Amino acid sequence: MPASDKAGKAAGPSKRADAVRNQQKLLAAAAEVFVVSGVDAPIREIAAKAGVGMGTIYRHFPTRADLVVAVFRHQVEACAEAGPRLLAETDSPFEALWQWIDLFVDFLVTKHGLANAPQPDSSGFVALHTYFLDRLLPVAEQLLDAAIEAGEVRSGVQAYELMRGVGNLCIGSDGDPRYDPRRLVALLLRGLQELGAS
Amino acid sequence: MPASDKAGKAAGPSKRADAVRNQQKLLAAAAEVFVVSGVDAPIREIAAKAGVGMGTIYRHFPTRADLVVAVFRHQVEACAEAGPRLLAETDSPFEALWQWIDLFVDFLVTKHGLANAPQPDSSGFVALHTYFLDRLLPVAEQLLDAAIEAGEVRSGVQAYELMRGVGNLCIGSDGDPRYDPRRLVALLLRGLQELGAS
DNA sequence: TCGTAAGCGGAGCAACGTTCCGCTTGTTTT
DNA sequence: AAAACAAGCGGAACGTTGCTCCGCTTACGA
Repeated sequence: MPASDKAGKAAGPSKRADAVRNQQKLLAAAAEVFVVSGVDAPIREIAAKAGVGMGTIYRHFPTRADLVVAVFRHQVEACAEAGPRLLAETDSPFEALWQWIDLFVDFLVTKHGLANAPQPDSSGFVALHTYFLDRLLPVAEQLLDAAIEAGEVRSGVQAYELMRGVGNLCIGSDGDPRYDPRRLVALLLRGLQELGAS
Repeated sequence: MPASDKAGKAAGPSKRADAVRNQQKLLAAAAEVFVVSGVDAPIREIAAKAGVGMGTIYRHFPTRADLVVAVFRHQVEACAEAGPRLLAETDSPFEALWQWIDLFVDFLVTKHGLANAPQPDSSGFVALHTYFLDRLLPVAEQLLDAAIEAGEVRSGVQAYELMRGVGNLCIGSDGDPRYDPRRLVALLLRGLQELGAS
């Protein structure tokens, strides 16, 4: 292909076309495999599905978390952007916080659902959580602070703690009708709520 | 009587003395190794520490969970027995439930502390939780039902769900001063509490 | 067209879980 | 006491995994 038409690519040091292509293939294959085998699927399986060698996968995504993060980046971004919007649209900051956490739970449940196929396990999981937390933490802080300021929520709990708590509650959430993380998250939020007198 | 004079052992089909000895050595070694390397320590390491072969460890404890359960059985038992006692000693069933869950959290934090050394999480973990849950569930049900009956707790949450929730909240609880599972558990319980009017 | 190096593939290594079977060693029987 | 039995033992061996490493391929600028 005679090509120097870099098209819309960013002003990077011109990556090779096949490298970009492989990265795409990898992401697509990973997303597919994750659904079937969970995020702990063997690296080989993903590489095979993408039709590339194992060296390639490790070059593009040095750790498993890197790959998973890349696959889920869109959803995380959407959730992060929903925060300020909900705060603006809703009268009660606590209500906004509640709705936003619902979104967050939706995302977590989906993600965990993918991971829990065979074993409800979770090896590279927490590292993963940690990353998403870093991205979403500022949003959570904004919402929580607003709710505290409005006197709707008792202080004493940090946004970080709340996020990790919600994240943990969503672990192992599928395949067991007796365990509905949403109910527990609701309890948590109710406990967080400041009721009239202090 | 076929060797029933063997100490206080139950009426088993007379196990061989060396087998019993090995089981003890295994338990001791496992407890020791768990502290250093977490519950995911290589089987080989435990076998080596105990001075036995790998076949032995698999014969006594077919799955990793079996081994871990054996190691922690005492603590679980103590926790289970504390339930009815607290209920009898305390006036408010909700207060008894709260105290008992504190005990449960103590246990979980300890256990997780052992497991979180290298990777904050790991594989055979949930199965483990499940076992402990099975043992402690009846106790939790007793406490929760009493609290509901006394009108101190809103119904709608099952004991199973509560236990799993608390268990999940305790994951990854050490090494991070920003995350204190007790605070979140407190929130959860507050949310569970029925406040005056229904 | 041609040279260069970025990129690729997968063989190879180490570590792990798990199985299997011949030998050891308590225990029972005579 | 000695012999016979089988419960129990050890660890070699196998399959699977994560990860590295290096010779070959090929895209791309000149």
